[in-house]
Amino acid sequence: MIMEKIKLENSRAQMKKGVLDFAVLLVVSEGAIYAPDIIVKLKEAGLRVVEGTIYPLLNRLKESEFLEYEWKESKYGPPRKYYQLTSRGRAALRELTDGWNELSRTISNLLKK
Amino acid sequence: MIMEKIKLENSRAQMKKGVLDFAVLLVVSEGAIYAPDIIVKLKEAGLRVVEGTIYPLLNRLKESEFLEYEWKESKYGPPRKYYQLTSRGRAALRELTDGWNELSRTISNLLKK
DNA sequence: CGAGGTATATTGCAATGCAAAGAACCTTCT
DNA sequence: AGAAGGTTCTTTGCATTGCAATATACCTCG
Repeated sequence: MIMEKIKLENSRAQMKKGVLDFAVLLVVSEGAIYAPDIIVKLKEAGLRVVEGTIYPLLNRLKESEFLEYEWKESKYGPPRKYYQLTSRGRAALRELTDGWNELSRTISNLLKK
Repeated sequence: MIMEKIKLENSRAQMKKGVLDFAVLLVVSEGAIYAPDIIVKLKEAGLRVVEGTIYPLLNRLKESEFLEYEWKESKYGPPRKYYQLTSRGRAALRELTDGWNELSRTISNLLKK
């Protein structure tokens, strides 16, 4: 039987994993932006995210019509997909903000004992 | 190609998922307790958790030596496993509390713009 | 053209929540 | 004793998703 031990770094990573959709929508809500800059912004905020995570996630967010993108040319390489929120995306961001606030309350409830 | 749309309820659930280890350790830190009561406490705090989630999680936490248990008889059914924190568990709880505080700061960083 | 940098995408794996089903133990009622 | 129903713990199979690694394509410069 498989019975993996829990690694603490994994648990902390799991916490971050849970808020990634939310964090990406927050970053994009500040203005049109392309993937490598999203990664930089998240890192500045304290979230380490890599390409293999962000591209599938952006595709899911686009498929869900929370994000849309426009190609823009670059002086430094191939064209970039600049993402921005759709109106559905803004609604989702409000929902997820509520979810975050609920979760904060939940943990506060458990911590204050 | 598989390209699932993101469901908002799932995203909110994902957030909660990320803190489950932490939440369970917090509940157990209040005193020896068995699984169905852990579920109740989490529900009171705002986290919906079911058996198929909690039992494997408790087993992982025990395997990781964060929790230990004693069998206790019950008047209402089969004996129960009462879990409590080990010293490793208390250390893990401090680590995860730090992780939670970091995550709160991260989201604050992103929200305040 | 070749080298090196930039941008996006894909594959395979690992972790884990959960629905559903099952197993084992207990009390109560008939 | 047997049946019914509740309680407790376990297991199986599936879906989701982060990530390392790899691939693909485009761009500029020499």
